[in-house]
Amino acid sequence: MLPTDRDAQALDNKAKKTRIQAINEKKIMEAATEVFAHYGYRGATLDQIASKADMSKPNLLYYFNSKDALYRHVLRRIYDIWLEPLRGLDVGQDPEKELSHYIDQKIEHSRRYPLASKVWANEIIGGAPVLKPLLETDLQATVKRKSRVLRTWMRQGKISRFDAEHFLFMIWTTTQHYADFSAQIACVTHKTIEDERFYMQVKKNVKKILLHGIFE
Amino acid sequence: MLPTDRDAQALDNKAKKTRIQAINEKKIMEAATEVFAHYGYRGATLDQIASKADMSKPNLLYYFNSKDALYRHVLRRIYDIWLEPLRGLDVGQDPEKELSHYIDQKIEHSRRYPLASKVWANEIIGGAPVLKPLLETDLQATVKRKSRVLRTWMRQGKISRFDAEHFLFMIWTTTQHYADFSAQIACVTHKTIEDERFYMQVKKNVKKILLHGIFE
DNA sequence: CAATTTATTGACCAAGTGTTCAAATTGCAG
DNA sequence: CTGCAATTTGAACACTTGGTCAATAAATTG
Repeated sequence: MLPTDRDAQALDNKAKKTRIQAINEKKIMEAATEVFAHYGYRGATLDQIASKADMSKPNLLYYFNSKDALYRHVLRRIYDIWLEPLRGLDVGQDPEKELSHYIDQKIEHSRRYPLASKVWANEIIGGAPVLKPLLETDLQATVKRKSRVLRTWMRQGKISRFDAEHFLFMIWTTTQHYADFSAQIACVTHKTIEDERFYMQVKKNVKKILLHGIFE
Repeated sequence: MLPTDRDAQALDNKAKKTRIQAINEKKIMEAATEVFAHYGYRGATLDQIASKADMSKPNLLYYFNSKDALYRHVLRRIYDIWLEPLRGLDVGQDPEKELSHYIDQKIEHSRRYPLASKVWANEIIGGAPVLKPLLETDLQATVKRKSRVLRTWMRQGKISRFDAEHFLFMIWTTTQHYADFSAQIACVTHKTIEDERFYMQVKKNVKKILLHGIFE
């Protein structure tokens, strides 16, 4: 089998995978996510990733042909995870219900995939060199579509008037904050989002403030 | 003069500095901030910093004895900048006025020191290995003090009841977001916070939503 | 001006970097 | 079991990394 075939196989999972392939690719992706989250693309090393995935560096490169290729795979996966909650947002009955649900989902994602959130943050802070093409097309289009949902609610007098895109940005940061800045939060509060009680508190407060502000 | 003396001189600026020292240390700090912002500590290289500061690597190391020392200097500087707006927050006449002012200042800081904000973000995402001692003492104490201010307003019935710390976190992220995630925002909106019109829009929307929510 | 301190650099080093490759080992279908 | 494909690895690679150092050049000072 030619290397290009293996490549394509790794890219789209339509192609059949060996049992070992599936296992090792998963191990590598997890290890890579961890290291990329902590150190960013440039700061991450294949040695560290290979070590965390419990295999030799050449073996890692047998599954992903280069550091860059591995990073792109990780980012691809993360992009889908990241965007998933937003896709569900739509004009329903009650804007409060819809938005509450969206915020809840985003916070849950921060809790469930904190490393993914950090990889994303690192990529964006570094200027989004890899993600940019996707953000400029797919994300931009999605944001436009979802902004229209918010403006519909405004026209119906269900919510007050503000800039829809800024509101979406604010939802993203406030929710991802609990993953990306967990170290800072831990320093100040000695709590993590993993803590059940704290998790509930976050959900309650973020929704309260984003939806109703502090002057009720 | 012993090297330890030069060290101390670089650390606290009480000691007199040569004209050249002042110029070069500033050049280095600026270059370092830029590179650390983009790549994080591990991803940054002294070669790149030296090149950006327009000097040789050994010459850079003449002013800062190690990459670590340089990084700590940069972070020190940034910490002071970062905390400055919060220090001013206090029980005044009007909570809306006080908080509006604080938010405005934070957004202005994001605009004026976007690289500093990114260095901070990278440090925190990476687990705050250097900043942690400072966050656990100084920042935690400050947050506690400022939370008391918010609770005073609650007791006076001037604002509704919520968790003060979470509200502070939300102010931090929403404002810093426009610096840290500028690449993402640019992809979606094709605008920067540097743009005057966009800057005003950010201030207006962030304050509107954080203070009054979207249901007015 | 000389003398002394401060500033600058080229050459160098050991360790670490991503990547290659041929050879060895393992897994598996017939 | 046999043979072929999939997997694994040690050794090696060219290059980059943070850091040292002795020598040199430039400022400063008396």
